[in-house]
Amino acid sequence: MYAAAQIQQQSFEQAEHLPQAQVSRPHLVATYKAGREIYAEGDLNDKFYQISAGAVRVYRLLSDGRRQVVSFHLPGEMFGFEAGSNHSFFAEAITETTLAVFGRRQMQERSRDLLALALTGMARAQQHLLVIGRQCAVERIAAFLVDLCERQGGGRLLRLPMSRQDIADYLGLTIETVSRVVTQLKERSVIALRDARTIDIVKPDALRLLCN
Amino acid sequence: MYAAAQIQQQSFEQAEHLPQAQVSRPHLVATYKAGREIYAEGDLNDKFYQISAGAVRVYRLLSDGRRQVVSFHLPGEMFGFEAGSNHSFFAEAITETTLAVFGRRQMQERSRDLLALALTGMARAQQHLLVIGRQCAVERIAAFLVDLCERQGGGRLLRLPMSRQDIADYLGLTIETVSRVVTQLKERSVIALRDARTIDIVKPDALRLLCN
DNA sequence: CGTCCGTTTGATCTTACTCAAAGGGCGTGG
DNA sequence: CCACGCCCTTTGAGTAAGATCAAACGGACG
Repeated sequence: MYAAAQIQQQSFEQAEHLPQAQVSRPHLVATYKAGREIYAEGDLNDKFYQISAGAVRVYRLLSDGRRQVVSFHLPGEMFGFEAGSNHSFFAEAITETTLAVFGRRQMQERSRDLLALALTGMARAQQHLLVIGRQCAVERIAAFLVDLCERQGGGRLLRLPMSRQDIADYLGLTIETVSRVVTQLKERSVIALRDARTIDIVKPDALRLLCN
Repeated sequence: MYAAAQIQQQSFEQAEHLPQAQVSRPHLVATYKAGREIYAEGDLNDKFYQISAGAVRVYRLLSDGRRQVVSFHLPGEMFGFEAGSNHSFFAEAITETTLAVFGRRQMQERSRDLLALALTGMARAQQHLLVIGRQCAVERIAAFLVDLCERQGGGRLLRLPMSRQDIADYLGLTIETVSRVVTQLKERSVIALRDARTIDIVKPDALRLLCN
């Protein structure tokens, strides 16, 4: 499923504080360097994960290399449960990431919680569908920023762990379009950039309006 | 949740044969005329449904009227379970539709099955995301036809219960683009139209290739 | 200091959208 | 039984949003 070189096993006690309650004792805690694969399409689907630190992208590829990022996951959030016995998606650490890994036993013990998690996963995917299917580039970026901001606690300063390419592949746009829209929002003073990955939300209400 | 005028209650025994095993005894069986609302955004989310006959669309609206159809449901399929205590979506009968309705008690009894259903719902939504986010119009239509065909049992003759507008709103296209692509597939002899709603899949392999 | 990688900006092109109008099937009413 | 109207679908012409291709910028790091 993953090369031993990719992870450092750590004792459970070293896990950092988690913003969201843990569902159960983790099987193990593992750390992945930026860009490392957590699982691949076809891998056995017998674990689920909660992020202690870092960020994760879950995506799928077309045969010609086009990529669709279906979700990003931030500290406290869970991911990795899918239908079927094998994964349909890839999961990678975006930045250096520490995960609590839960195994099959915990899945069975907590199927009730997993139901809630699966339902919110479905809701997220369906909300995402509306954004990608029916909103223009500015609306997509605005919705993305608002969503990320809320998931980071709602402050004005937004730290993006992912690249422009990741954002583009999440929103069904190109990297150039993402960049141009961000520039446009900056010129309209809706946001300000400290650097490319750090966004200051100057007018939160204006941004929310842009989501439609 | 729905007006009494919209449904005819029927005894359980009148339910037609279901292509897929029922999860439990239904609370009641109801019939909806074409276009009738099954539930609306904001309605209490305390039931789930299995289709005995007909077809259902589940969708969401933006404030300016843009619509995203999130899923279509065919006989044997289940729908209606969502995260949260209230619906985020609308569900409507596309054609005259008969549903088995399950209540809160059955939901609790069968939370294990609901987990599987929620997971496949999430998988479907995420697959849909790839199609809408990263595929061109022809690929979207091809994927739609292949998916629908497989869900109808895989025969060559495909009956579309939904309008071109429904398909457009499902695939994130306009009605004109859907019509043009269908015409193009017809001209390439990949499909043939008996009438606008009845498609003969002449070259299933070619159609599958177009999905990428 | 120079290279590398991610990001931004510019010019042009293409796909799908918009606006418009013409079929075509079906039900209703004369 | 036919005519009319309605709704869904198709087709056409022009447009616009975002993609593509290309190059410059800028910060990090060796």
